[in-house]
Amino acid sequence: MTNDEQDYLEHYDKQAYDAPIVTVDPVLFTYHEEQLKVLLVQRSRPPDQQMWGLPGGFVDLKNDATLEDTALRKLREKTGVVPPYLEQLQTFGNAWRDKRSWSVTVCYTALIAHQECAAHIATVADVRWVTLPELASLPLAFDHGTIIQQARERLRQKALYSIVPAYALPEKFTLPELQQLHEVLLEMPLQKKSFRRRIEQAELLEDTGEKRAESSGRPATLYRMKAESGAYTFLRNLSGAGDAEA
Amino acid sequence: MTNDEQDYLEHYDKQAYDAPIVTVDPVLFTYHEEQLKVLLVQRSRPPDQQMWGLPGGFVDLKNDATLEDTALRKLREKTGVVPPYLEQLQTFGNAWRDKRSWSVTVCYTALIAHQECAAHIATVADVRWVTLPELASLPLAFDHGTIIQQARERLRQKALYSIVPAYALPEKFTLPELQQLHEVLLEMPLQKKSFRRRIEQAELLEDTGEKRAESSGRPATLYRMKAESGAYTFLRNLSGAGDAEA
DNA sequence: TCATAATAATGTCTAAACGCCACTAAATCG
DNA sequence: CGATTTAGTGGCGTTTAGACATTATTATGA
Repeated sequence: MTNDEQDYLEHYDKQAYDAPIVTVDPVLFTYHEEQLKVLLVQRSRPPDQQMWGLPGGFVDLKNDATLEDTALRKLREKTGVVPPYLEQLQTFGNAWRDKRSWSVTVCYTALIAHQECAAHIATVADVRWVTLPELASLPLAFDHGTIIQQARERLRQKALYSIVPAYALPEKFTLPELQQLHEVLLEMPLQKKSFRRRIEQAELLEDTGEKRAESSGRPATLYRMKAESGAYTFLRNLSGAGDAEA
Repeated sequence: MTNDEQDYLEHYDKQAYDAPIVTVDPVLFTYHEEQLKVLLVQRSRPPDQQMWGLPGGFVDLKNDATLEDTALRKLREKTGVVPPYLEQLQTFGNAWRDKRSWSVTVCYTALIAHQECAAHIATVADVRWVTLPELASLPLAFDHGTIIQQARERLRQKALYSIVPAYALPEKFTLPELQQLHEVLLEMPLQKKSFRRRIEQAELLEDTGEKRAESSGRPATLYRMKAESGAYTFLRNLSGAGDAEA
């Protein structure tokens, strides 16, 4: 097809334009038992039947208004709830990643507290939390291994300069808990004082006034995210992103 | 449609799955006459005929192996050359951004030296460099105004901690030139010493041994990017689906 | 020819940020 | 009640970044 023909089809004849298939694949992380875990689904149908993949799927043109809607819908289907953090990761698209066709997948990183969806996940056999070392020994569908690695790396970067990983914890959490999570993400120990200084300067957490008692030792202060930095701030921003004519 | 039906179609009946249209839109920046400029194309066909838009287009399933191929092909069509820097920006997709259909566009940020494509662009009437203030008074197609703003903001962030903007300069450039570009991007003056310290520590530039004489004053040393940080390092990464730069 | 202007590049002082370790605080356990 | 355990703070030395003065190298022109 020449460029001129292509141009023509682009604008006048959508049916004749052979489009790639489009999916949305969220990478949902949580933190549980001192480990980072990712949500995988065992595929019930080809391609890559029986293999494990991300809890994604096709955009539903009727019911999804945005790509984020697709991501949240798919996550709700698999976990029963909607995560407090969702951010676009990267889009992967090429001729070979899906046997069926040229394929594009818009990927998201999502975070949730383990307890939030533990009950729902326990009821289904084909959805499970997988630790990252386990990934190597699981058969992974498509290029989902690469996608998970990218998401993992991006989350690691965020652990360096933000407190985004806190969305993988329950609503109320302690600073030692958060620091431990960051240490798992960064794969190195952090200085308690430096970590707390950084959190304090960010001014994104508020003291709940409550304390959490461990089995022994001084109880730790419970914090929560401040409202401005809280859940779905990002969606309010994104909903304005579609305004066409200025 | 129920989820099971949708699942079925996802895997067995691609024809029946009503897919969004998929485009790739590169935002190509350059630096010329002390201003940041973006490449726009006047649309010759509906929708948004006559309005100005990004130099993007549909994925060509036959000839493009990857999304980057589509981006580079479109840029080559409009500028005659291929830019030394290309990085995925973000994907925009929703039901209303294109009148024709639910639409997904995978956007890229690209940088090039002005001189590289000045000759080619001078030969065509429907392609031009636009300064950012001019954007407000131009009729922009789709949500391309929003996309350009996002790209501009991302480039601003990169000016803070990287020397990626240098790809908007000629192969050989001086540090005062690069600093001036960063000052335009950040919209604030920078300390000469601090700027140079940062560049030096990054160890991404090499001295060409040459000097550039201005009309008067001490001539400045000409630098170029080192090979490792040079053109198309990112493409080698991307073929394995990688992230550019740390 | 030689001071002057202009631009590039470096030296250096200061303040803020960060790593590090020791110390204090508040709880449980025996 | 003293030992242990975990949370949180004090304080010091090093590193990093900003601010600005100083030196370096060229063209210009009386």
